Amino acid sequence: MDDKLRLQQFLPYRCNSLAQKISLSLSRIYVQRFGITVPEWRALVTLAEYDELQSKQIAAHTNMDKVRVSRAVAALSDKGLLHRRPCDRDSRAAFLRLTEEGVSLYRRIVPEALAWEKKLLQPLSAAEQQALFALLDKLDGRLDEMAPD
Amino acid sequence: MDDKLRLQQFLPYRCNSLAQKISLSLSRIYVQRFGITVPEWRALVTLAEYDELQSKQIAAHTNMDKVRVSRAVAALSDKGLLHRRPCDRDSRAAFLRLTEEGVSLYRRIVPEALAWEKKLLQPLSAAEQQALFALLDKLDGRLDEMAPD
DNA sequence: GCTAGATGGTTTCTTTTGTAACTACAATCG
DNA sequence: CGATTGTAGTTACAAAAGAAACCATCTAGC
Repeated sequence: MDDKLRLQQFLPYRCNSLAQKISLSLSRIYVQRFGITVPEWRALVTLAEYDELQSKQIAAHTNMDKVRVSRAVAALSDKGLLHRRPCDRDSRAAFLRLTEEGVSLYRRIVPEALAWEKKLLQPLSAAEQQALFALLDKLDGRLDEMAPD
Repeated sequence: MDDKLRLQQFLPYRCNSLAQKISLSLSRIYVQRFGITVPEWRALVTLAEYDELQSKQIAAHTNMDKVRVSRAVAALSDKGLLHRRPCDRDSRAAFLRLTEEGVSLYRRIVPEALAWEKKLLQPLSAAEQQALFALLDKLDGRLDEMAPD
């Protein structure tokens, strides 16, 4: 009986599709108006949150692989948005920190990003919003459980 | 107040991240075991559902642009999984339909895909599952409303 | 200390994706 | 009709992403 699959009801498709729409819509803010890519945006936000991190930690926090992080960090550095401080204990690694300009850019983008998110979530009640995040969390956790399979 | 953004609580990031995890996990089924890409999978499923369509319609149903569809269709055709029937009224277009082999592949993949989805949704109650889909729908609709902005 | 293996990070190469231009045809309007 | 405009689908080019190899350094065991 389960032999037919309706794409519109299929969670992987729905999720992917939604994520892509969101990404496209939001990216108009930081890509077009602030000239920054998605990986760069993630690194920026993470550094703003944690102050000083190594690439490795950014990767852990942002769900990006080290190559992506490496490129994003290089780009941010080229733009003068972050600063590398060599690590004494391990000369391969470096501590990364936003520059004044990086912080300033962050301060300009964040309100717009949050306003955009708010607008998107507008039609949902507070309870629905909570439920949404709870469900995303559950699925996320479930995927980690299923990971090896 | 709103001047700090926590990536983990930011819907675009959460959504993207979840979608990617789902995609990666599920793709092991149709990519590795059945040698088919995601766009091909979507076209396959859509053709199975609607029997006979033009590329344009596949694009509309799958949220893919025409280039992606074109490539997916070409690939499926090369693999002998679909058949093109020229359209009389419009010689630019063609009606696409799965071949026997296409249908057979579909029949082999679908149960696995559905089983995988079921396993993913396992920890959610029926009510939660419904709520999840309803929320995704709402957001989807909201994005379309916001589209021009 | 010295070697073997692990780790942080970058580079290189390949595949995938998106954008823009293009071809061929169809439809509309004078 | 004939010219303009729109549309289905492909191709060609450029940007992005992933995989694997790579370099430099660190750690652990001998």
